[in-house]
Amino acid sequence: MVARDLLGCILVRRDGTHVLSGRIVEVEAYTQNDPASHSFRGRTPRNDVMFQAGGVLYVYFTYGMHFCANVVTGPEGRGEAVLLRAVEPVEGIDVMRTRRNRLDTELANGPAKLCQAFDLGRAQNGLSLVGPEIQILPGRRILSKDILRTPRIGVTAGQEKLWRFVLEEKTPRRHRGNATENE
DNA sequence: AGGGAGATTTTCT
DNA sequence: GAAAATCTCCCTA
Repeated sequence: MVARDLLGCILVRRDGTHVLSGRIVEVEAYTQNDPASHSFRGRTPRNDVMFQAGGVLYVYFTYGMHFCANVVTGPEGRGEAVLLRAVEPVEGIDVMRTRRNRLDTELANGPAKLCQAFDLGRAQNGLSLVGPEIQILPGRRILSKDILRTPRIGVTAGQEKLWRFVLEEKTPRRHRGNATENE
């Protein structure tokens, strides 16, 4: 599964003025035969990008006020993607502070927060992840024992699938959701 | 520190 | 017309 491989990778965002980056620490997988997925009921104008060949960014608008970003992972026509739920800010933290106006632990620890910090919106839907604006680079090697699997957040269907992956290293970082906190 | 409710609009039934 | 891959504020302990 591609979702696990994205954990620990570095999300890089260039907007002409700044370079932002963050280490991916939480993701969720969505496939076409999955009732919780936008692609479950077929291709529509909204989820069209999700059905494109992998390597592009699928950004959708939800709850009337938020954006969420996915990495499209399937071949053309299959409707597979991995939702980027949280990153640990690495570069451009000052810019993220300005955009988020929150504590440092709250800069990008949720899918919509991440989009606000990295300025991902409609304009970035369908962008190539190999292009200059957005890239995903390999990060430091991670251990599979540090990966926690849980049900996905905010979905009503498909709760039995443990398709949320959280990178839980000894680094004391706060995350949303029901991850086990040993502290 | 943790839980509950409101915000707000696109999308599909 | 209802639900939505969520966040923030405000309340209580």
